[in-house]
Amino acid sequence: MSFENLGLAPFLLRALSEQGYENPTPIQEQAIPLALEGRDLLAGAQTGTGKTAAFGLPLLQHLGTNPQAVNGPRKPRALVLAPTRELATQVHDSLRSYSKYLRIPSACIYGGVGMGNQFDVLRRGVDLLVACPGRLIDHLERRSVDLSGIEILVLDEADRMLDMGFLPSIKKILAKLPRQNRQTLLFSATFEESIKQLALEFMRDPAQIQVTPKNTVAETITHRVHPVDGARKRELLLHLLAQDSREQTLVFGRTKHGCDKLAMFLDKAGIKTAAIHGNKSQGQRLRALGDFKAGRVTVLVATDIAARGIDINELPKVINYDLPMVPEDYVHRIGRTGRNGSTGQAISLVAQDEAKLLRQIVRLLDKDMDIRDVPGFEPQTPIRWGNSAPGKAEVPGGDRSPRKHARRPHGEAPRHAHAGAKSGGGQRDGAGRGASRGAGNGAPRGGAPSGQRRGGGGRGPGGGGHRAG
DNA sequence: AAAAAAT
Repeated sequence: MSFENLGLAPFLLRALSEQGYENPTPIQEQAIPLALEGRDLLAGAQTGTGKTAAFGLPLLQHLGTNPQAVNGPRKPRALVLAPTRELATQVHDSLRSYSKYLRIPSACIYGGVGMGNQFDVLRRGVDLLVACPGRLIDHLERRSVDLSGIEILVLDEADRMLDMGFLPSIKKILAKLPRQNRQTLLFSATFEESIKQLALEFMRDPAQIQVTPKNTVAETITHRVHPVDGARKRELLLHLLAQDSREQTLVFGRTKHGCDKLAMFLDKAGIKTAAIHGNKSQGQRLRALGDFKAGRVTVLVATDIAARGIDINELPKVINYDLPMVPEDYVHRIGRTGRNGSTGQAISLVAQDEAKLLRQIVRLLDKDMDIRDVPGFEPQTPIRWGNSAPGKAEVPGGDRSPRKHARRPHGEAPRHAHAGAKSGGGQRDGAGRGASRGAGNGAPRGGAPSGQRRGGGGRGPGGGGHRAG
């Protein structure tokens, strides 16, 4: 299959081949013909599989081949919304490069920068607008932009755009768009069912495309978990980074302040580090990402601002210093590595208070995780992976007994956790209660040398029926 | 309960 077969126009094919794109990815193969027909799309595909081109190429072809419907001042005809400024910039850049042989005036609209330029560009008129919601609404209220001529709407990272934080803004923008004759394209790597239902309300008979089983991640990414005491995470991170000090690593933290502190610590320890989060100025954000992409710093410490969409060439490793608050964000974070078929490594430092999060992640991924202590950094009290604190009622007999195990031996063989309980599979409650309840909670929490406990013992988080209630 | 997105 080649791009020619998908019905793309010569002016796009030429730009693609010049940029080295030869064969469409599965999501592109499926989405492009449907989008060219004018269908609405609800499209899910793994991170790093070319979603931008999947919506961008049909969008540009539409703009390039259909004459503008209205006379008078030029109004934007296509609108792409993205959840962060960096992603909006990246998408805009990509679309510019695909449309090299077209004359499509465009603008990228987001906050944190002056409005003057944006006023000018909008007044001169654009066909294509890539934007973050906040600043776009600002322009709407100032009447410096008119969205009544939008023919195509794209929500990139659609599930994020429709979550509680963004939804009010999206609704405001939707209210300014024409309802008739509008094509709506939604793309994301993760789609929760409730989000899907919400999306259906402002789409018309969308084709639903799911290229790979939903919420899965690239097979080329390996997942490793290091149990550790929260208080020793910094040291452990430093230890891990020092092992291969030239390797580009994206480190995710939970809070802006935490990321700042961590970046300072690493920098003082001699690791070239930058931090990026929403409290930094747009200039600082730009520089941090630029320095990291260019290799001027080896470590970028980021909040979830960098979790989605950001494309960093050949990034070999992502470390979750803190686990994300929602399991879907794990998928997006580690999707910064292993892009386009390359290999990647995802490492998560997990303290006791994150055990539950890890279990949710394993369940979502339905994937093996290599859980192993780092010699010298074993948690003082082995992690209890069970689904409740000791003494909670819903785990009869499971977790409430006091930990009587000694610490794990150093350098033991890795255990493997697997989400056996994902969807009606074998290890749900009833069946799992007996044997695997004990195993699921028992083994990873650690006491036993796990070499001997492979079978049931190796299940770890998510294994063995943690579906109480 | 955190982050993002307008100022």
